[in-house]
Formats: sequence, C-alpha cells, structure tokens
Amino acid sequence: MSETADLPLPVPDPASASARRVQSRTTSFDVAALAGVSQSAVSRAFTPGSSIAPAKRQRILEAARKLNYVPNSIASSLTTKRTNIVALILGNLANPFYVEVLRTFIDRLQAQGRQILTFTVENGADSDEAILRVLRYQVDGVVLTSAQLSTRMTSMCHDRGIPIVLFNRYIPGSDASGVRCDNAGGGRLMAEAFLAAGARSFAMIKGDPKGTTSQDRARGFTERLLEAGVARSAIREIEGASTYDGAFSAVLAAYRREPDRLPDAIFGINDIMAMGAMDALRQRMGLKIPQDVMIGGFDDIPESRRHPYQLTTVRQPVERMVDEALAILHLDEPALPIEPGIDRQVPGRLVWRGTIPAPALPGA
Amino acid sequence: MSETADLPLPVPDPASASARRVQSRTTSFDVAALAGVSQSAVSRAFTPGSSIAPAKRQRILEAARKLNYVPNSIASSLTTKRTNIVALILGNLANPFYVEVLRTFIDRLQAQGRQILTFTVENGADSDEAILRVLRYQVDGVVLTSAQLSTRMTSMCHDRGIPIVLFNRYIPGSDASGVRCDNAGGGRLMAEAFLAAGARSFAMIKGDPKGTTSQDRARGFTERLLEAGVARSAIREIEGASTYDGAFSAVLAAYRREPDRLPDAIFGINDIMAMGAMDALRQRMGLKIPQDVMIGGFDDIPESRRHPYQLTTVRQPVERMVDEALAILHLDEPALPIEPGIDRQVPGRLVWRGTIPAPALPGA
DNA sequence: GTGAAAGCGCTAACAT
DNA sequence: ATGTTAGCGCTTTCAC
Repeated sequence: MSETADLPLPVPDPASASARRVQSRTTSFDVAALAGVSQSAVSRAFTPGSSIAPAKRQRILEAARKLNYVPNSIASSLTTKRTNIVALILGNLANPFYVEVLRTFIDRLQAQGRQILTFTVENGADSDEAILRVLRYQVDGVVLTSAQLSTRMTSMCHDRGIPIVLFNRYIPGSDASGVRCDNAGGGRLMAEAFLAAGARSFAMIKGDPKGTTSQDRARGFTERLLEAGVARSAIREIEGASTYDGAFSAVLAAYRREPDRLPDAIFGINDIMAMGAMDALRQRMGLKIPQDVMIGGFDDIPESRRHPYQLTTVRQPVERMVDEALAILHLDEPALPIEPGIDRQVPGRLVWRGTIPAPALPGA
Repeated sequence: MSETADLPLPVPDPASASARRVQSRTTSFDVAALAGVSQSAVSRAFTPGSSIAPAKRQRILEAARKLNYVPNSIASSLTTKRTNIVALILGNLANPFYVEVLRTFIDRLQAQGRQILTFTVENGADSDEAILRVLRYQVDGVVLTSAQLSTRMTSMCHDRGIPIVLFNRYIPGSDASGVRCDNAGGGRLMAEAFLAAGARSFAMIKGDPKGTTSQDRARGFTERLLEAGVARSAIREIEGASTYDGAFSAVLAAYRREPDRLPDAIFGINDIMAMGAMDALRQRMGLKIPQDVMIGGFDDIPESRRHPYQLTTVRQPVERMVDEALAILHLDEPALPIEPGIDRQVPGRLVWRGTIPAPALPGA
C-alpha cells in the first residue's frame, strides 16, 4: 500500500446508497422551538460545564425527552474536531491474549465515555490501509496491536494531531510510541525457571518471525541460557506460527520420528502455542508433563489456568499495559503535544503452575 | 436507564478538551487550489461513480497525495446521512463463541468498507445506554448480541431509520428482527444423540436464566427426552452461569458428595460450560468421559475440537448467521423500509466427537 | 446567562 | 463535465 489518497478504499458507493430512509430527524432546533429558547441554549443544555441557568436546562432536557432527541455527535465533531472515538487495530483474535487486550481497552474507554472503532488486520500484514480508513473518521487516537506500520502512516497521524500508540510491539528506528511487556526479560525468567528445575536441553516454539515480540522473548530466553553455560546446540528453534495448530503440528514434525531428541524443556513463546505443544506431546506421543518434558508459556491467558494445562507461564500485566498505553495517548489533554519515541516496558511475572517442577516453593 | 435525552452519559467534558492540537487540517479546498479546480471537483474525484473527467480526477488525486489529504468522513456524513459505521453491541467476550461472532462480523463489514463501533454490555444488563450512545453517532445499523433491549430503544432506532438486528436472541412480543440458531432444535439433536448412545438419566448445565438462548436449548432438550419416555425426574438442572468456572464449580457442588447420583449424560448448554464440567468430572472426581459420563455441548468453538476435550457438540453456523443478520440490516439499500418482526432461525448440526459414544458411524 | 450569526468540511442540486 | 451555491446539525465567538 504505497499509494495514499488515491487508493480505492472499498467505500460503499454513495450513488446506490444516496436515497434516504430518514424522514426528518429531530434537531436541536426542534427542541429549541418546543422549549421556547434559542438553539444555542439547547446546545448548552447538553454541554457539561457551559453557562446556562439550571432551570432553563431542565426545561430543555424535558423538551428533548418528549421529542426523543439525541444530540448528533457527528455534527458536533465537525466543529469541535473531537470525535471521542478511538481506533483499535488488532491482529490475531485467534489468540485469547488479544481478546483480553481488546476487552480491557473496551472497558476502559467505554467507562470514559469514548467509542471504539475496531479493525483487524491479517497477522503480519501492514496496517496502512486500516490507518487510512481511520484517518477519515478523525479519531482522537489510535491503538495498534498488530503487524507492521510504515513510518509514513505514523507521520500522517501525527501531522493531523492524532496520537498513535503501539501495543506490545515497536518499530525500530521509528518515532512511534508504544508500550510492551518486557519480553526479553520474560524470556529470561522462563530460562531461569527451567534451569532451576534442572533442564539442560531446550527448544523454543517461535511465532511470527517478523514480530518483535516473538524475537525478543526468544532472545532473552537464549541469552540467559547461554549465560548459564548452556551450549547453543542445546537450544533448538521451532516455528509455530503463533497458533495452537501451528505449534501442535510443528512439535509433531520435529519429534514424532525421533522422540529421543526431545529436550528437557520446551518454551512456547505464547501460551496458545505452549498448549498446542502440550496436547501434541501428551495425546499423540504419550508423554507426561513435566515428567518427560517441561513446558513453559507466555501471556497467562485464562485457558492456561485450566486443569488440562496448568501451564507455568510469564504473566503479562494487561491492565497496567493498557493504562500506560492510554496515558501515552493522553486523550484528556489533546492540547499537549504528541509524545514521540516513548518505549515503555512493563515487567512480566513468572506464574508457577504444573508444567515445570518447582524447585523450592511450589505455590509461589 | 429509563431517562433518555437527559441522562448524563459519561461524555468527556468538552470544556477541558476544547483546546486543539490540530494546526489546520488540509481540506478539499487546499487540494482544489493546488490542482487548479473547484472544490466540488475534489469531492467528485473521491466519489466513485460521479461524473468527472478521468484526466482531471488523476490530477486531483495527485495533488491530494502531495498534501497527504484524506477526505473527512465526518463531514460527508453530515450531508449524506450515512456514516458507513455499524455498531456491534456484545455481551460476554469471555465466551469464545462470541469472539468468533465478532471476528466474523468484522471480516464481513471490513470487506464492505464499513467501520465497526464496538460496545460491550455486562451480561444480563440492558443495552439501552449503549444504544443511546450509538444513536449519537448516527450509525447505519446496529447488531445486538447481548442482553436485554427495551422496546423503547427499538423504536428510537427505527424512528431514525436505523435498522437493528438481534443476534442469537429475541425479544418476545417485540418487533425487533433477529437471527438465531434453532436452539430448541439443537437441544433436541443433543437429546437424540444421548438417547442413541443409551443414556437414561440426564443433567443440563444452564446459562443465563434470562437468556432465551439457554432457555430454548434446555427446552428442546427436555422436550425430546420426555417424548422418548424419559421421566422428568431423570432430568436434572444445574446453573452454570454461562462460564467455564461457573460450570466447573456447579458440577462439583452437585455431584462431589454424591457421585452415585451422577446421570448417564450431561448437556452443557454451551461448549465453554461443557468444558468446565468435563474438567471438574475428570480432574477432580477422577471420572472417565464418555465411559462414566457422556458430555455434550453447544456452539462448536475451536477449543472444543482440541485434544483434551474432543467435545461432541451442536455446531452453530456462524458465518451463515452473520450473513443473514447483515441481510436483515440491508445496509446497501437504505431506502428500503426496515423490516420488523423477522425471526430467522438457522439449524445447527450435531458434530460427533469423543464425548458421546457414537452408536453407529463414529466419524460422521 | 442568552440569542444571533458565522462557520466546521463536505455533498448535492442547479446552472452552465 | 464542471463550477456555484446552499445547506447538513452543531459549537462558539460576540454582543447584549
């Protein structure tokens, strides 16, 4: 998507949609007429903090009620230049972690009286088209949890005063701000857990090769192992495509024929892949976890807590990350300048469950 | 939420947000000036199917590119009275089935060039406030998968020419249109599966008691069993709150102390509850499925296919249901009248997997 | 505190 | 095919 303005966005043809179904919406003029006041008074009645006599406001609200009047936010946005809409661009809703992220953003934004415009983008695809669509709607801010973003898009947003925040990814060499879990640090935590449990040979199931998230977790994990004296050859890498099925078949492909090459411990770069690996190992290869192989994950999705898995994993503090992301957007202070280049990292936390034998304190 | 116009929606205070971050957006006038044409020519250049010389259009698009111009949809909506936005009001994203529904709606609408405004509503709460918020944004249509809806809201939408469609629920005695799975029929399918497998005593784990979905499935299930001569006393009802955890603990509460009262078969009114029940039964009570108890679910979420579950369930044809819902909205033909009172039912299909011994054809 | 009036950025007749 | 003009429904000076 290198074109910009001239790209043929699939906008519904207004020619075929031009006919109106609406008879005549009731406007603030109608309310004004009924209440016997000016139209601007009606506007004030619906604007918190504007100067209007309480009695008059009551009268107006009363009239509005009678007419089932609802202010037209589209019209007011035209003058205020604020829509109270935030765009959320998501990848992979097949990963429950991102469903949780979505839920949290919706909760927060909804409570603030803001609306959410949701987009999804193919995993790994670029989000330029989505951004362009979002720009037309003059959103107050953009949250991007998916895929790639061209620097051109970043500056188009910023030029228009629309702040944009990356969630759990960053673009090296870009001035886009973002929040992410300390993925490398989390990878290290997992390495330490495995080491403490006595593992000496390892595999990691990696996700999207272009995703910094997967790379960072793998890097932290590997680095920590190397520091501990593990040989590079004792760390195998497997591609799991970030999905349950991908991990499931990748594990089978890697070990079914040669179960003797199985490592002591396998790190699923996210929980959903760790779960796929567990199922492949147990159901298809008849192995026991953690007796035959230890497994670790990353995210702490609700499913990883369930009985068939009881997955030891690195918990991402979603709520905190969401709050930090919203803070970067500073929707409440649009006058403040957009802050570029922020890269806020939030530490993850190891959650011990059943897939790695805990060395000392099982419950911690 | 009985008030209407005067309710204090948590709208961000414009007084504090009035300051502008935007310097001066580039408008169609700027593009017109650069291209040396009238402003309306610019508008036409961006409107598919409008009469403009191809050469001129190119020149305009070129100029737009240079200026990073993007048309302002908010402004155009003001005149066209179409926003190309559809509102999606969701309950429970904790149930993967609704995540799938969300994904499907997003896919479809995005491909049509439409935007999605997403809301969530507490399960069982009324959606009036969400509707009111949505109305302000003049959306082109509303999809409601959650909770209750007052008839007052239905008519407020319809009065404004905004079509609304209920997804997998209906409101008896209302003229709101909707699409749903044939839930009662699905319940019957499950009853038949259990009977065919030789079950003679039963339990159902029910969800939201106010939800028609849960009620209908339970009703169909029960009716079919009674028809087959099963005594009402051989059908137990358990409340599972529509969640994994709810079902998990409900099953434990019901049977842990008296495992001898266990029925031959348990019907989880949705998959997520069936999964909770399975885990409770197997991990906490040491039972084998289907040898000790058979289990059936409803929805066919991706998780139910996974190895630890292999759940026999009733599949809801999500894609088809979504398409039917969008057809009712007929977004492409806004001139056509809103169709009230449609109640489209789509049949479910039994998917045999491992939690009910298949009587004859295991793979079918 | 209140009303009149001038836009916000665009589309849609209406002429030409 | 193209430019001119009049709004769409609201907010916001600006007088009073």
